[in-house]
Amino acid sequence: MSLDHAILGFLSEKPITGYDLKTRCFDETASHFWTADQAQVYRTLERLENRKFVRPRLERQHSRPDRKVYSATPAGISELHRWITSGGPAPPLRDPFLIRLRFAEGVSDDELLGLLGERRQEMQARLESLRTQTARPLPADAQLSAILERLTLDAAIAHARSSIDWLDDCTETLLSRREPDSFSRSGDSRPLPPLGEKGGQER
Amino acid sequence: MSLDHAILGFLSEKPITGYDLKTRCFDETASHFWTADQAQVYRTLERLENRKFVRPRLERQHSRPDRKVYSATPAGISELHRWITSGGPAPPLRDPFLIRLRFAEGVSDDELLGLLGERRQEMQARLESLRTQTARPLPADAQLSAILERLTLDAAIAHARSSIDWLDDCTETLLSRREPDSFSRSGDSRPLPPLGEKGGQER
DNA sequence: CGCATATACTGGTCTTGTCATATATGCTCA
DNA sequence: TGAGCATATATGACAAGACCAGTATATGCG
Repeated sequence: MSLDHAILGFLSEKPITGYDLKTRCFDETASHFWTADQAQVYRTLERLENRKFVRPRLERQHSRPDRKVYSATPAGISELHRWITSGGPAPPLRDPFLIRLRFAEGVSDDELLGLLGERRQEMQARLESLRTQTARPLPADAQLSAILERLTLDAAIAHARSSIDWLDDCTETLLSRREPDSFSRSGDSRPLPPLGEKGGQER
Repeated sequence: MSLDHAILGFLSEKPITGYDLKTRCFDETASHFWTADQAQVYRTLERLENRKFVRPRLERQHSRPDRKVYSATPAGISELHRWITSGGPAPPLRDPFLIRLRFAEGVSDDELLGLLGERRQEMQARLESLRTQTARPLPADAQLSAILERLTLDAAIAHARSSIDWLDDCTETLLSRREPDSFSRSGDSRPLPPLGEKGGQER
C-alpha cells in the first residue's frame, strides 16, 4: 500500500510518466528510502487510475515513443493526506544477515569476519553515496520540501552509520575472542563491555 | 527464503515443534530480528520436510494434543551452512514513515510533530524492551552462540537508538523553522548544521 | 456445563515485491 | 547496417509475507 502513496506523493508535486517514476524517482531521488521495479510501478499506476486517484494524459512525441504523463487528482491528493496523517507502526527489523550471524556457530571465524567485511563495505558505499547527496548544506531559508527531503537522507545516513558501527563492534568482539588480551588470559571472568553503547565515529 | 534458514538454524540447535518455533522463537527470542506467523511457519516446515532438510517425529502427549517435534537433517544443516556463507546484499531501506515525512508538506506542523512523537514513543518502547534483554552482561568466557545472539540484540538496539536520534533531529529541525533564533531573524543565510552528524545520547 | 485459554495444526486468500518476457520507437557508432 | 542502448509501456508467473478462518484436544474456572 505504501507504493501507492509514494507515487501519489510524487504526482502531487508535478506530473510524471511511469518511466520517469521508475528511473528518476525510485532509482534515484527516493532510492534511499523506497524502491520499486518497473512492473510494480505500471501496475500501481493502473490501480490508482482505476480508483480515480491519478489521471493520465497521452503525450505525443516525435523523436521518442509516445508517453503517458500522470497527475494526481484532487481525490488522490486527499487520500495521500489521509494516509500521511494516519500514521502506522514501524516495520519489524528484518535482515537475513542477522539470521546468518545468529546461526553462524558452525562457520569459521575467517568466513564470518569475511561476511562482516562484505556487509561493511556495502554499507560504507551507501554512506558515501548518501554523503555526496548531502554535501551541500541547505540555506537557512530553505523550502519545507527541501528540508523534508534532507531529513529522509539523514535517516538513511543514520541507518548506514549505525550499521557500520555495529559491524565494527561485531568484528572487534569476534577478534577479541580469538586473541584475548593478557589480562583475560589470566582466567578471570571479567565481563565484556556492552556492545552498541559506543559513540559513533566519523567514517 | 530466509525463514527457511531461520527455522533450520533453530532446529540445528535442538529439536522444536512448529508451535514452539512460532511462540518461543519468532515471538520471543528472535523477534528482534525476524518474525513469522503461525501459518507461515507450518507451511515452511512442510516445504523443508519435502526437501528432506527437516524430519518430524510424532510425540504422543497425554495431557495435551499430540505434537510433531522437528529436527534438522544432515542435508538441512549443510544447506544452512551453504546459505550462511553465501552472503547477500543488505535489504534496501523501506519504511512507510519516510514516505509520509517526504510528502508531508501539506500537513500541519502539529500533525507532523505528532507523527514524529508517536514513532519516537514506539522506538523508545522497543529500546527499553531490548535493554531489559541485555541488562545482564555476558561473562568473558561466554559460548559463541550466546555472543552471536547478543550481537543480534545489539543490532536491534543500535537500530532503535539511531532511529530515536534521527527523530529528535527531525523534531528540532521543524521546531527551529517555526521559531528561528534571533540571529536567523536578522535575515542572513547561515546554513543549518548537517543533521545526523550529532553524537548519540543516552536515553 | 459453558466459556475462555492454551496447545497444536491446516486451508484459503490477498498483498507486495521480484523475475522474466514482450513490443515499439529512435539514436549512436563501429 | 545491425548491435546496443535509451526511452516507453505492458503482461505473465511466482515467491514471501500477512491476514483470516477453521478444526481438534485439553485445562481451568465460575
